[in-house]
Amino acid sequence: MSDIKVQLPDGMAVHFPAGVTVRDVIAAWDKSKLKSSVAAQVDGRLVDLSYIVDSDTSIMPISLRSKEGLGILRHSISHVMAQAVQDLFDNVKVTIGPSIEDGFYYDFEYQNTFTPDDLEKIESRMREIIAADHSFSRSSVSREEAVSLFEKKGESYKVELIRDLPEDVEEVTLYSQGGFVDLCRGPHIPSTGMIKAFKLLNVAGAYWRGDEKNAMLQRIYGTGFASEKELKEHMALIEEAKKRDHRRLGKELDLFQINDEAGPGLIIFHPRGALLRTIIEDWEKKEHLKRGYGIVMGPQILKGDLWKKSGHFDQYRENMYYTEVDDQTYGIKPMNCLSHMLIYKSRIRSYRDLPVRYFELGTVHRHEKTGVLHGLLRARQFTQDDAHILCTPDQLNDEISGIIHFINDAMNVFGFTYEVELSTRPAKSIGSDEDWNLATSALQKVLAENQMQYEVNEGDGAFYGPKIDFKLKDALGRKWQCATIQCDFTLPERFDLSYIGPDGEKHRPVMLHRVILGAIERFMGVLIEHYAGAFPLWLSPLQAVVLTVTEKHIPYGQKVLNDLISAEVRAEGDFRNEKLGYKIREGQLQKVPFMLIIGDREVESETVSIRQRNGKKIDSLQVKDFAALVLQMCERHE
RNA sequence: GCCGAUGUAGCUCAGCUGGUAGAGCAACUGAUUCGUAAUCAGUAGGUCCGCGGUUCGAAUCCGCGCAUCGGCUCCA
Repeated sequence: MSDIKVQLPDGMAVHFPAGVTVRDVIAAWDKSKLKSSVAAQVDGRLVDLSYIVDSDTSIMPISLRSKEGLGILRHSISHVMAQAVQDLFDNVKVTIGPSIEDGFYYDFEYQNTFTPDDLEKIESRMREIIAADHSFSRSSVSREEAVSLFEKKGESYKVELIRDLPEDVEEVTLYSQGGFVDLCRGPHIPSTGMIKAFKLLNVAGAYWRGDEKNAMLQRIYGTGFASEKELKEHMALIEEAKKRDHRRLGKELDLFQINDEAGPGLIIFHPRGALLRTIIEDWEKKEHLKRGYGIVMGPQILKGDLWKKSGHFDQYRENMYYTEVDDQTYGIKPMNCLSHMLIYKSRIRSYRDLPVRYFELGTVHRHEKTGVLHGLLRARQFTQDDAHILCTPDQLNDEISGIIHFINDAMNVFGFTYEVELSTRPAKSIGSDEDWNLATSALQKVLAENQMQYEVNEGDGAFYGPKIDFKLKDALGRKWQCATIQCDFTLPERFDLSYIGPDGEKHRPVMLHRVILGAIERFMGVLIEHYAGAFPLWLSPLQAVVLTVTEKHIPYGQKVLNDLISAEVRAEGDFRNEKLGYKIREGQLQKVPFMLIIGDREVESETVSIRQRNGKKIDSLQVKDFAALVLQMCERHE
């Protein structure tokens, strides 16, 4: 038998007889690695440990704790779950069961519904399968064989999957464990016994192949980890996320309500929530003015014909609200661009005038489907920090670059990191291929120039142009879409926008739509969850609360409060007849940055004793010094 | 919009197979005058999401609707 040369991760090249398994190679290299390996990368391709190597190659073991390894583990758990489900229930058809970011799911077709009780039963059956330590074995069969196998089993979804494979695919791979066979590319962990920690989480509906025209399947979500400890940590994270839920904190901190009597998806801001919003909006206005934007304001309703002209009527009709005024149909704006177009058109523009940047805190209404509404994160009325930039094609790069820097600055100020995605032309869209290509490459070019890492989402653009999306990451690592930059070559054309070039001729400007925070409501929701309601001082709608020790300190407390308020510190007083500890507890639960305690000592020395939200004490200060400190910290966005 | 679950006091929740509603916290009143995360006592508070139906009798069973939650699809 001939020898082959295997390149190992540490740079060593070792000879093995051809036909050796990946497992044997890893074992020979480092026994301890084998225990923690779920699969391996052979020439850059993920394969099982049982994979047979018969020519020169490089092998890298995939650890259970790596991202890929965890994905393979979870995918294998989903197979075990599918087996358990089929063992326990009749007339269940399997479909697909991939690993996802935090776990895995498997979609089933099943007449009845899975209950929480069922999940427990499935879990215990899974534990039996794991205890039996069945090995995952891979086999390769022809398409026809696979089709007839799954037809015999009545697994029509699997048959459909195989039939839809590209024509040149002649063989498919199957994985089986303990008598359960699934169509699967693999790889998988060596055997079910390797599963040490998993949990089924919930049941949800999901369309077959993600298309709402298809059958509704039942999806069971679960998660799995290398150890119980990591699973517990993950469950604790889920608990923490629940505590931070902005809907819950919104109520607890008295920020806003969403009321059935008013209507779903409509947010009613209470004084503290409205104050938080005002702080954000004031910051926005200042920042935009600093960057050469003009603040504009458009009407809430515009005539139907204008929405036809813009293309919204064709593309966005089912998301819009309408109203009748003097026998004319008006559209309630779902976007802010129309007025901005009219502002541009209000006079002749020279190339010397460009770029123009119109900024509007534009309140829009969109008829979102009932099932998608979600607190502040998905509402039917929301306010965008929206801007439209009209410029010459030459200026496009600089403008996009400027926006990227703006977004970066904003994310820093609010304490977020972010990821970038580029979305290309969707199926339902307007405009010529040429324009789309031009716009898409412009976005790509600027991203490259700014050395930004990004992912591409094919077909995920807006109907009028490609876009760059910024997904910000909160304290729990969850991602939220907020900022977006969208190219639009269409609207300038539909509105016949022009500018006079150096040549004295009319030219068409190009347009950028962009938002920085996105929707203020959504951004607030993300902020609330990110900070768990404990906003940094500069954002906190309530910065200080004055607490009196006893009744006799109220007059001085009142004076302190008045002084703070006139010094523009956002303060309230708690002069109730309660013990100090009780008031402090409440201030703490309300996450107020500073508590100012007023007792005999403070009245005597004309100071306030300061308790910080983080429990640390700082020295007593005179009111004016405390106020100066607060204003200083706000200035620095602390 | 689709699948599933849920809807009881301001909030969090209990209420077994149908017999007419309860706790803790909050609120209010009184007492207490207190120094860095909960003082004590008392009082009040409910179209049991809405509308129909079954029943001698419905928070409980059935139907329809509304809303919320978890997802899917869609999206800032």
